[in-house]
Amino acid sequence: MKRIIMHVDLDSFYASLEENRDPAIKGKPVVICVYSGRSEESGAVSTSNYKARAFGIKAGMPIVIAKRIAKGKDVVFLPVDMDYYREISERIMDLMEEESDTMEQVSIDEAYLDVTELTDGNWDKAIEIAKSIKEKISSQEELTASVGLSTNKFVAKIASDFQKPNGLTVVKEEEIINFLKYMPVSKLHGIGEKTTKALNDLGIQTAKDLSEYGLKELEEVFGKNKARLLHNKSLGIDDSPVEPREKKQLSRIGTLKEDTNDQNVIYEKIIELGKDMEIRILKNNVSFRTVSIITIDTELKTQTKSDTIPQTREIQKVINISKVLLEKYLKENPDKKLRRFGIRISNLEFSKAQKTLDDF
DNA sequence: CGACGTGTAAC
DNA sequence: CCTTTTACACGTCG
Repeated sequence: MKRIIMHVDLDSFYASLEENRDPAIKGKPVVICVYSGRSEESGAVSTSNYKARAFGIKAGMPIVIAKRIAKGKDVVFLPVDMDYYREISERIMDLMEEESDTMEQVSIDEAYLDVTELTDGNWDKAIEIAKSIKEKISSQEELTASVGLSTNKFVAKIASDFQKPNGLTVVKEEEIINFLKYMPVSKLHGIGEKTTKALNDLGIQTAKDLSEYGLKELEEVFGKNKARLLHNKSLGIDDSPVEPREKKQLSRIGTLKEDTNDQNVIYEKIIELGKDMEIRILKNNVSFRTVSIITIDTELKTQTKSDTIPQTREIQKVINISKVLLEKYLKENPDKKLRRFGIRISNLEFSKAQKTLDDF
């Protein structure tokens, strides 16, 4: 049977939650910020609501720039409160999971649902489920969502983006080619800045252009694998299943108060990040084999170093190995200073039951 | 093949 | 002026 896949995207999630939490800011432009702590206003915009976007204030923008635009206007700036957002997100994900065969959560505000079995492959039933989910999100959480329905994840994702906010876009099998036709390649999920530039240089602007470009010629530029992928995207072909994701890595990264190559200062950061990581290790009940450090220097160049050890769940291993890797980095890069620093664990193993020392 | 490091992408 | 977290593909090396 042809699949029916839904993509649900919560509209300007963080900003909407803050508007609900504080009615005094409802209807105003709202900007949610990640402050880095370097100076009063350093950091970047995480999300903004549609009123703020109308001024050109969008995700990723430095807070200073956003404030410059907002000067003299009644714009609300708030810091992110991830714990709160996560709590609400969980409730919404739970209710969506109940309305699907399987669900794949992509991020805090986004998920794919396979509703093929539930609907018996009937599109009208699928539309009813989409409406029901939107209604529940609205009545229970006072939020809106944009939903896309199609025969695969890729097209469902683009469909949910097509009408925003509070949209519902249905793209049936026979409508896919037409739906994608004049879509700029940059709108195709998985095609980012670099690939868009490379495609534009070949004279390819739209999905149609891409589909008409020879696979052989694409292969010469992108290699066999990526060329195939690009070609499939241009035709809206995607066989990837909707399946729950298992975490493959956990990382923590932070901005240093000032650029530095002082070992001891960065040690402090390792300890700080390690505390956070420890909580997450315990909460996720996870053990790991690989520890990495992530360094971002003054020029914003990212480097990683890692070490693999016998399986463990001890935070002290993370700390000690991070220190060794940092020393290695500093030795190899004697004239560089760090702006940001992070730690990561990977090669994860999740255990059902809580393991205590008694188990050994 | 597994480990390691980089680049691309999305949120 | 420049945040955070995760995934995955690919090249290289031993």
